[in-house]
Amino acid sequence: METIKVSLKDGSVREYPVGTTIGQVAESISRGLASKALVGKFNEQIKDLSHPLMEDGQLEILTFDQEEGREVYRHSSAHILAQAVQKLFPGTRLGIGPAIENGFYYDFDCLQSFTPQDLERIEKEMAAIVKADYPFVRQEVSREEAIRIFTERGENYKVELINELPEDATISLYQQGEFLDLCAGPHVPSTGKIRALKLMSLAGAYWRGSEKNKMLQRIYGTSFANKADLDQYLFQLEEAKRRDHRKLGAELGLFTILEEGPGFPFFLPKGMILRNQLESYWRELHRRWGYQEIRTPIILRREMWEQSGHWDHYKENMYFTKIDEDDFAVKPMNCPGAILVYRTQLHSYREFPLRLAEMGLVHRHEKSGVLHGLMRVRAFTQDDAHIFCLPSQITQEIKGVIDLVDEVYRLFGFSYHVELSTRPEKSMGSPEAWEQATNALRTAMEEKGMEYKVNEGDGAFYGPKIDFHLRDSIGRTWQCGTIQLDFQMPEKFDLTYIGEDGQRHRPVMIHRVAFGSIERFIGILIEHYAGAFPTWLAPIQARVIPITERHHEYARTVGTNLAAQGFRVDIDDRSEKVGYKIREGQLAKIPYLLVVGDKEQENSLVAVRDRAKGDLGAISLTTFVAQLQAESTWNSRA
RNA sequence: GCUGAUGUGGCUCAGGGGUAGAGCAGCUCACUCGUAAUGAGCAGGUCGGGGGUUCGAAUCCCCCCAUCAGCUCCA
Repeated sequence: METIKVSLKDGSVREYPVGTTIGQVAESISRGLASKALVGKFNEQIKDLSHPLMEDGQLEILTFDQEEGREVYRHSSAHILAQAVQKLFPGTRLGIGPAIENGFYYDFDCLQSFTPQDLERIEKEMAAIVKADYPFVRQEVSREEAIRIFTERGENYKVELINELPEDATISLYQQGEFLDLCAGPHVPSTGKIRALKLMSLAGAYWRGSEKNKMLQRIYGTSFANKADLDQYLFQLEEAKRRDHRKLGAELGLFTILEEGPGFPFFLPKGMILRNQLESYWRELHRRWGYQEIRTPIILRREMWEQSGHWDHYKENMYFTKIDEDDFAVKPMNCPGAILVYRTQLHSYREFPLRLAEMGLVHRHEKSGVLHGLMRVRAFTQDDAHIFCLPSQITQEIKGVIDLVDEVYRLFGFSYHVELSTRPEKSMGSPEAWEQATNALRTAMEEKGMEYKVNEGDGAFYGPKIDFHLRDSIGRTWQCGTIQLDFQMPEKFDLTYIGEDGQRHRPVMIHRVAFGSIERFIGILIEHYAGAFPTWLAPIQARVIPITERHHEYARTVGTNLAAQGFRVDIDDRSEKVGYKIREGQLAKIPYLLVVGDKEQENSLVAVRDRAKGDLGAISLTTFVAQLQAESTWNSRA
């Protein structure tokens, strides 16, 4: 009998008869592996366990522990979902049903709209399908055959997909029980492999993601290798909900968004303290990195927006107003203002790089459905800066901005990744200029040895950009910092500087933000810290809690003393029990609660309760002050 | 903007054609207390807005508005 050599992940090589399936190989390795096996990766291609091996090669058996295994597992879960839906709602047509980061979804075109109760019914039906343990059977068919099958079944979306498959594509179908789907595969061997399933939510989704197409109903679900992992995942979702900045923002009195101003947040006193602390840090940072601060108007003449190109490229996102008989626009970006500042003087190359920073309040018209707490608003403050420099200084300046942004994210303990966005369809300027600008950004990143992802066509209309996406403590990513290189605006506004040769030349302009939007950044910080801000940011740093009325005077002495040294402190002198005040202080996430009673009063002590560590016992007020002092500045990274 | 859901005191929620309810928070009083909720009393709502049906609408119908979950888009 002919044999083939299969090398396994551990480096061993085994011989098998030609035609041995991946599943049989798994079987021969170990019982345990065979039962966990979902699919195999043979010579870099992921295949069903039933796939027969016909040649020598490298094989890895994939289980739920590998990302690729998980994907297959959840993709199979999506098929089970589709089977259940078609059984309960005959005539429902299928869209697509892929695995996604934490689960899967399937899009359906169904006359009636699904309700949450339907989800429960579907879930039950899915359990029955799992119990029936239908095998996933693969078959390959010709294009004509595939079209005939799906046309017969009225699956117009599938027919559309088939028609768009490349000429040489293998068209495969997968069947489990009575359910048949167009699918490249692979799949787990049978429906019984899926151990823990849950349908999560219901949403509308356009066919193929385009607003122009029909909206289908999307059912999201997730599946795990066992019930415990599923429960753990559901717990994590609860945790994310607990950290929701909209909820915490209200509870902690940081900000509010009212019906009277959709997308226009109100900052409350405690939120303003946080915000002002961030701004102080920002000012110190920018002073240190050689920036000068400016502030430009919120409303400027229409003509200027025409000149900047915003009128042509950004009008649908802008707000307009009239002053007397003239048209004005509310700024959606700060760059034109910075340019006007630049033009108020004649500039020499000796001043370069000229770094003008601005906490600029911009307004953008966002579609109603996209608003989301502080994360997506219609008015926000960009921690903007515009750097005017010589072409020869570009790389150096961009590297400087990269370092500055890195410093900011490190302070808060964020990890991040960067993406490079290139020329969009709707853009200004010549392809050569774009090429040059894009290369400048590439060079800076490469010289810094940074890894980056490229987003073709995702740049701003005036130039390519580097985006910083930071990862918060629960794993969500947010776009915050961006660096954009711009050869267009200096051209449009005819910006010049006097060079070494005494002639006028065109400067290069770099736009950049580090926080991105202060509002969004605050939202991210709230979720990142779950509202328990480090001492330097905390709206109230310490609260004095007198035990009875006879300790009020000493409590006031302590409070006044701390306040006089610049700390944010208050006193809870209500006639409540200590336990009650402690509870409220903990819920307000105040870093330190200072309980004062007879003992403390007699010896100038405070009994410190740390937000996280609990009761630390009594220490002298001076010792406490030293500790608080150390944590009250951003340098401490507390 | 699109699809679906939701909207009842500051907050969390019950009620579902016949005089608006609870808990927490608030206020007052008593208690003066040692590390996550002391007790009693009081006050607080044109039930998101506007139309309609009805003898009567928080409740049924229509139109708006806002919020939530997605889609699309973005800092």
